[in-house]
Amino acid sequence: MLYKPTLQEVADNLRHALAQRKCIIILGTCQVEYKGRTRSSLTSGERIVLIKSDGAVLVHRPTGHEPVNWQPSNSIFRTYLSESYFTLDAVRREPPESLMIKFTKVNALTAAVLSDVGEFTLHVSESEMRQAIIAEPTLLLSNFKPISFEKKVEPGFIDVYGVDSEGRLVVVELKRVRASKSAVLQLSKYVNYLRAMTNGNVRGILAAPGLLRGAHKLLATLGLEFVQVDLERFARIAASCKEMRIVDFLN
Amino acid sequence: MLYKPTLQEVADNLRHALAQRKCIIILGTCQVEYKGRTRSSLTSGERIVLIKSDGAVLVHRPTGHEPVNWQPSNSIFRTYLSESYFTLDAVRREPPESLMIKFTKVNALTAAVLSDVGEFTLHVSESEMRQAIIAEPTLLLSNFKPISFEKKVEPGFIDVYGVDSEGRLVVVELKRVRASKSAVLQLSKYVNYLRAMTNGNVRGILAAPGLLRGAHKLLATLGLEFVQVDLERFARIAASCKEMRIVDFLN
DNA sequence: TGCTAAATCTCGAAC
DNA sequence: GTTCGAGGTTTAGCA
Repeated sequence: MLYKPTLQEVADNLRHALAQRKCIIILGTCQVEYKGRTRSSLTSGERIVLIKSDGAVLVHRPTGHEPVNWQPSNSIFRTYLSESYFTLDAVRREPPESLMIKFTKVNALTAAVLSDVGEFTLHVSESEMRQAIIAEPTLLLSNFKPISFEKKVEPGFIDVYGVDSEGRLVVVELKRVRASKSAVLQLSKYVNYLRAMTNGNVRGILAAPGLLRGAHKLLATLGLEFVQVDLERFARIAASCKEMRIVDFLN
Repeated sequence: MLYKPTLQEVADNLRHALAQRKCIIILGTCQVEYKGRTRSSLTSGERIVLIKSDGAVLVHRPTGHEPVNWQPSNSIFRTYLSESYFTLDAVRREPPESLMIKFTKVNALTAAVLSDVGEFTLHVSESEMRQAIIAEPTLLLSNFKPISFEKKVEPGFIDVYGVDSEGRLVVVELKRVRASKSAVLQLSKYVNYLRAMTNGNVRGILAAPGLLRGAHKLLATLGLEFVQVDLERFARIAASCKEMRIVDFLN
């Protein structure tokens, strides 16, 4: 941890830290040039630069949630020290792109090896929703019989496809978050396609934890249905699926 | 800048820094829970937490370019100190979501006001490509006459639409990066749509700095054309457009 | 405010 | 390696 180091000290310490694949945090004044998939330039200002142990680089301005410039993991570094600049060049081969950060002043430089073996879990994914429906089709409709999942048809992939208690075809669009009008239109495409293919009655069901503004009306207009899903329940059932290795059954 | 502060020191300094809307960097051991659009949990590990002056929060693990958890700008903070935890809760109202970070140990805490008035420019955007074509239609074809831009038709928006030297309709799909097969298919949709509407000959042109694998063959199969664009030249012409305020003409 | 399309999207899985 | 779809996508531009 260095406070207001000289550029020479920055060069020495940063090169050493990069060689050791440490995580590095630099708070300083820099300008940035990116060339590759497109091009960008950022004139001088104070920023936070993060270099991770896998070679990812992030340049953050004082506001905004996204980095203004970055380079993905596995970048290769080159450094240059001149009278008034310390330059870090992070290069990627495929696609060919380079991120050059020129520091004129560094307020703080921190380098550390982080130990992080924590486990990250996202509680309900769309595939977990499908798993839950496979395990318990009545989550959607009583007497629902699924036929296939992720079925490819001309307009795209139908999330779930089956028949109801009266033998009518059912097309289901799953959303793990509140569904927008675009989800309704997507469902509508599949339903129209299957109606044309089969010349028969086809039910379209949008299954989601809720609807966004306008989606309800659009569903009604298009003669489609909404089934509200309980994410907690889906999560519990999906979890028990994993225990029972129903995933294996899918392969 | 504090090195290995106690949780009490973290609480005092962080609360003060938050009140002053400083940028804050915390290197420490924490666990994270997110609840909102979905839910996630991250068990204990060493991470870098960034809190920006606009209330954005980022939790970064030692690898990977993306934050494992985050909260966008304008989050509201609450802090709690207990015997063994310092907890930061970043809450957003719409959509309702909360990010709870529980620190058990802090290795370093840095807080600073960053001065960043630098200007960021991305050198060629898709709208700049359109502007360049308005100014210089021959960039695409000799004697090309544009009719409209961003024209809404049933399958979507046509980037550029006009007639060639022989009066044939021309549909143009612009890509500022190398075009994939999906770009070809998008163009194909527009061309088919216009062919059906007009019962006439319609040319489809994909204008991009290059093609990704498979796109060339697909273009040939579908009877579409490729025009390679020189991004440098587009950038220069778009820049001169801005000077001439051709933007005003578009409104 | 709400919707649509682009993004240096990123990331993961299937092919 | 490529392609395709999801994402707590985010973000910017308009109606």
